[in-house]
Amino acid sequence: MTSYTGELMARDAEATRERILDSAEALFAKRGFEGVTVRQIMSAANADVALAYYHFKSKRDLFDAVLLRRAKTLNELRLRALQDVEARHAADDVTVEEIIEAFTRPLLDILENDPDEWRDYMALIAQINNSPEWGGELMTRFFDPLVERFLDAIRTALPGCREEDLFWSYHFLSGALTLTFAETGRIDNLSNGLCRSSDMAAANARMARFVAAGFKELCGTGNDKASK
Amino acid sequence: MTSYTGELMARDAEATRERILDSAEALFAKRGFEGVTVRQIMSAANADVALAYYHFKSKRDLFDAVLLRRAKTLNELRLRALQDVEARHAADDVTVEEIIEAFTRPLLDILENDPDEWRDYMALIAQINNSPEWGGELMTRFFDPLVERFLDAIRTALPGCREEDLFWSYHFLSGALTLTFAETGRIDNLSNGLCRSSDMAAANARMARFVAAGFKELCGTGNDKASK
DNA sequence: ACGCTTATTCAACAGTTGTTGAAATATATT
DNA sequence: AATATATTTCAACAACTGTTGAATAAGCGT
Repeated sequence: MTSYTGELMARDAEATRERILDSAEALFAKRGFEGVTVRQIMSAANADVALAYYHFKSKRDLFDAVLLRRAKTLNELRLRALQDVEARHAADDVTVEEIIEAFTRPLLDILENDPDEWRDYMALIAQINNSPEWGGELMTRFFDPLVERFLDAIRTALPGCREEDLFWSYHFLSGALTLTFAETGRIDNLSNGLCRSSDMAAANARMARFVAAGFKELCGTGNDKASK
Repeated sequence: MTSYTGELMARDAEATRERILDSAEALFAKRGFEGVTVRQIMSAANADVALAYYHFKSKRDLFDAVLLRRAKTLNELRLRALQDVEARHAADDVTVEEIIEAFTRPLLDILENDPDEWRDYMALIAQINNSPEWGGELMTRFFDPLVERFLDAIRTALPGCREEDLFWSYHFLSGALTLTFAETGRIDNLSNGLCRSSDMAAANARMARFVAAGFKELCGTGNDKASK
């Protein structure tokens, strides 16, 4: 307090902002928005309480900032994956599996390769997606443009698909994907340790196949280029 | 306070207990465990704060009581549906669709036919399932026996299925099903009103088909009796 | 009418909540 | 070096948190 070497203190405002976001992300993911106090966040970030209100102007705005920080990266990653798939084929020759893979794999990959950085954020998204209070609005706000783009790709791959079937299929995909993010340990309990929530390689190997089969069953009209 | 006709006051202790559970269920479903105060619950139930601690001994125990109240009904309903299916066929002649339907339809049916009674509870389950703090333990505690039973039925229908594939398939089913319970309004936004979160008939018509296709894709070995 | 158990009310507790204003320090600009 | 601006600390606020003990009322077997 009185004298320090300077190592512990943050010299850079941007650095403390990020430190606050990190702590907030971890705590919000674990206990939800209301389950966490600003003091807990700031104590974990080794910073004064008032700094939360200086850098972000309220607890709610800090929450939004946490969500926003990584959403851009995620959307770019998925968009690129989708474009890569489309670049590899003629427009009407892309399979459903490939499109779904472009939608799910970037997320599961990032969790598999850099879990410490992304695990909390993904778990947070899972909770929000299933919350009646925020699920509708926040998910729409942060991820809608990409989802529209993704649905368009499916429409070309499954030309005769009815719109209702398409939206409900996406809904099921969304539920399966986000529960996988949540890493609740439920599958560990159920399988007596045979499967692990954190095993994103295992999820990756199965998610797209499972979901694509559902899409083709519901939306497939028989003229799907992928089903020979 | 001083004199009343007796109409408004609860004469029966069991009735107030239920009223507290009703209010708690609605509020927990909307804002989560930490997002609700005991005072809000008791005010909605038109009862004194201290009564919460008389009938249930803590906020946490009240939460558990809310979960437990309807879990039994749900498990019985689903078990009976599964037994009905098995009674209609020889043991090795049950299709995957029928089993999954026995698992999902009772829940969606109850939401379709008696939404006011069940909507909040289902939304609460959805949130718990996706919460890292509660998801693993609570879901296991309340629903595991039935899930084991259900997985056994699938094992007979898809004899060569690898255990890992089975558990992950169930995991995807669980995510799709609970997000549908959550009724977040997301699909309303995404589809511009074409689909509605509350339309359980629409969900019912698609859920089992979608999920069964995934199961067969992942777990099917070609000797599935259902796939001709 | 009596006492006994059950149910409900009232008032309070110690600690915590999100948030803010003013003071102190660090950094950048001149 | 002096000044202006951006960042950080400190102390406090009114309101609210889960929970409890004691007092009151109701229901009931005798």
